[in-house]
Amino acid sequence: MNEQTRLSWTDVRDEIRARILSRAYAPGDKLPRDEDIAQELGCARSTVHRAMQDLSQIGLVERKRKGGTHVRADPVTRATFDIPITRREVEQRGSIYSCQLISRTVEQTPLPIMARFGITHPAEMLRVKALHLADNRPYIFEDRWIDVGSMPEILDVDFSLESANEWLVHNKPYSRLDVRFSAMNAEGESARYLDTPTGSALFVIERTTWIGAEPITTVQAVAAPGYQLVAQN
Amino acid sequence: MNEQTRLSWTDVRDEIRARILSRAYAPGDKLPRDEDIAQELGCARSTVHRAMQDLSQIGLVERKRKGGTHVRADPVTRATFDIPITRREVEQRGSIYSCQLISRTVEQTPLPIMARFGITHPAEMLRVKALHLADNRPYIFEDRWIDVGSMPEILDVDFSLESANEWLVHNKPYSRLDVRFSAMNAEGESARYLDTPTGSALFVIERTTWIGAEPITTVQAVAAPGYQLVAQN
DNA sequence: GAGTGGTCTAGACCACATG
DNA sequence: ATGTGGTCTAGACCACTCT
Repeated sequence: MNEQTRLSWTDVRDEIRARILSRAYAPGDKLPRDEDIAQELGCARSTVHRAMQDLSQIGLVERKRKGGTHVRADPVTRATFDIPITRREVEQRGSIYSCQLISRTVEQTPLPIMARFGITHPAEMLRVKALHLADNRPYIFEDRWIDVGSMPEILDVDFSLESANEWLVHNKPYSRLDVRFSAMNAEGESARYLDTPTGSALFVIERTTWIGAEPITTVQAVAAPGYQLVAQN
Repeated sequence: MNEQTRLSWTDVRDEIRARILSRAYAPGDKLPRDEDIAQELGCARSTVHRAMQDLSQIGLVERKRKGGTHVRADPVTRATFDIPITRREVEQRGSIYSCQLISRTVEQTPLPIMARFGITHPAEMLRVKALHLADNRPYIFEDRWIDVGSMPEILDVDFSLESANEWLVHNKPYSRLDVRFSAMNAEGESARYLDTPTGSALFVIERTTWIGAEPITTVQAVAAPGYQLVAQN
């Protein structure tokens, strides 16, 4: 007559989710207190808590300290994307990776770049343009700004050996990140380097990183036509 | 001489992250066992576990059951995006939302749609095209397929009152989700309805949902030029 | 086989938000 | 002031995976 095994938090999560899917708990409804659910299902409160943590993460429920747990009335679609180093991305597709350094200059940051970093005074930064290739065909064109002040050693790195992308990822972890996706028409450099007609629709990833409040790097990566980003899960 | 307060898991997380940032734990390194870290910092193992859960989620470390915890050698950029109901998205920008039903037909699923759902036999589905507007200007054009078999009641819904987007979100939670982003050139319908020249670069969100293995809906949402998606955090 | 992270429990206290 | 989720502890056992 006893339960065969103890309940795991995934069991609890699945049960609660099932109730939400079946509208036993309808959108906007308040769920019972964790403790009551625990008692009903026969597990510890922390197990329910762990389950709720997951459902809350996914965006299915909303929890507040005294307000209790509610089924979200306007659920959002929440998706997580992993953006690997370009080398890995190419290699995992089974292609040969290579990279061309296009230019390497030191410039004062123009206004749009200052805006990305959220700084109010211009700074001298290293600007590196590079083209990533898969099987010798253009894959991603990147235009990157790197703060020199916080890492003077960057000036000695030979980016023809290791791309700026890789060097930074291996040598400069960040503590804050901003990522944006958009679309743009190929023109000028992007069209030329990606070897695509002017006007092609290109997928753009813009990434900016900081350590604390200190700028590290910002990059606009423009992918060749056909690029698609798929969510994990 | 005593600690003022107990360590919280965020303190532990910040401490570990600081060590990684300072390369005290370098990329690829193996970290001490949770229990050793707990002892060193003077907290319970589960507190360290909670901290590690967070770092692992972010993608800074990788944990394996007997292998221990390692600093990721090839860190990935992990970003989470919330895609709200279009109505909310528009309203949160401070604009007036409206929606036009363009067409509503029942069709056999063609191959590309079957592929999205992962089904091998065609099914009859409801196909709904609609245009979302912000301040009476085109915002998102969506082309949606809805499985009729699992929700015949959908046939009675008046989509001129409530968009298919909203009806589904409010009435049909899902258990599995696939999201992809890409870019495409405006052409034909997308150009016409979004009131943009043929060839404009448009941002495309493709979303497919299931309950278990059962298809619910798939939608291709094409955003007007200038659309940008920003990560949470 | 053995080592390490993953989970569960029971109990205590804290912190936040609401009435 | 009070209720509810959030966290911490200590200890036990489980499950994966490497050797």
